[in-house]
Amino acid sequence: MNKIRPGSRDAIIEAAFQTFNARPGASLGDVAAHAGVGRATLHRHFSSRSVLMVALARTAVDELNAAIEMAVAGATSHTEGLRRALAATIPLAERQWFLAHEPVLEDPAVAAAYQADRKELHNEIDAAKAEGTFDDAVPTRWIAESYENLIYAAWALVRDGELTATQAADLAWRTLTEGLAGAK
Amino acid sequence: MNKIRPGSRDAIIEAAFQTFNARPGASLGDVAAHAGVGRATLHRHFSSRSVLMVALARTAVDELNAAIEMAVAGATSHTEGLRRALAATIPLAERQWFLAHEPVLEDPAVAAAYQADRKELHNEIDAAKAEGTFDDAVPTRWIAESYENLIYAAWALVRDGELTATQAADLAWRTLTEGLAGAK
DNA sequence: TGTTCATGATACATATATGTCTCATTTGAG
DNA sequence: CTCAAATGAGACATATATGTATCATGAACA
Repeated sequence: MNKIRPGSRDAIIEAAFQTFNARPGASLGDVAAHAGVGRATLHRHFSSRSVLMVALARTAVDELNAAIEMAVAGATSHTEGLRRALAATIPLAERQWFLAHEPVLEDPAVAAAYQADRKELHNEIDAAKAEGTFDDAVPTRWIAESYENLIYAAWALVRDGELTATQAADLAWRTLTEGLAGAK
Repeated sequence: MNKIRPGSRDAIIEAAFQTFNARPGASLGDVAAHAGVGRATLHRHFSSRSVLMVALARTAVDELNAAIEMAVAGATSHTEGLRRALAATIPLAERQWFLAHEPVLEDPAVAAAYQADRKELHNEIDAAKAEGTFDDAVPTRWIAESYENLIYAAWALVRDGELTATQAADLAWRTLTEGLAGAK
């Protein structure tokens, strides 16, 4: 065996996330250049553009699942689990955004994993409802959609350096559960 | 003068919004076909792809401004104005999404109009803070980002037929101001 | 009815992205 | 040091999108 640059594949995936998030229509040449790799090498790792896209999607799903699993590990309630999962997702929001808005979801395996995650979120929200965290009268789907979109909001402020990840997570959770009303 | 199809331009813009929202990398041929128009005719109205993109952006900005202006007309407070603007924006969210995520914002005029709208939103939020609607301690930028992202959430549920526009607007406003906490 | 003009279809040249291939170079293993 | 393997550079054919130009058609208008 002789692998000269075992990190090439990871470097390409990393560069692809950054490049495609900045410009979804970017060429593979742009990605390769950003990864500091020849275009031919990119094709050696990912035979076609769509193969690369699916790899990105799988990476995003796997990273999210791993991050959430680790974050939720010691949670004492479904509510606390949701809160920790929200905080853990914020740094990964850019890749989740990529996953949600790229037509990669036509890939069966990716679509299945994505739907499974959404289903799991709905289950946790229902469990949190039972714990009294959310109003039973509010549709679970709305809570889930708010949850996800507030994560994007949080990520935007963290990205722009206006808030720390912790501050953003706290604000997002407060918004979701208590809202932003004034004291008066 | 002799204009056989005065609606061509509007039809193209409409088709472009739909086509690009479904697939941002779609070709002008796709757009023309979706508009029921020849590709040559599309180029007669919009000389290049970027010209079309800027036209879409301007359309989105103008539509949003018009809708908000009309909705806010009789508002008795900044808070009520924000609430009405939120409801009025939900049906236009798809186009706002297009505007926010397409690199069209490099166009100076579009970027200026976009920034002006954001600035105006911040001003209204500050005014609503003064009315006691929002906690002064919460960054205005966070409220604005939550406001916009909850609009996307509302639009998603309306699009999927799970809520009416009114229901979605009410839920988004409640989430923003009071949160989704249960009664217990 | 005849004229005008937007239209659709089509051809065309150009540019760019893609995927394959070759080859000299470099890197790491033995 | 020697050798095998991966790499970068580049050539190459192909596909697709783009923008322009041409032309016959048909609808509106006088």
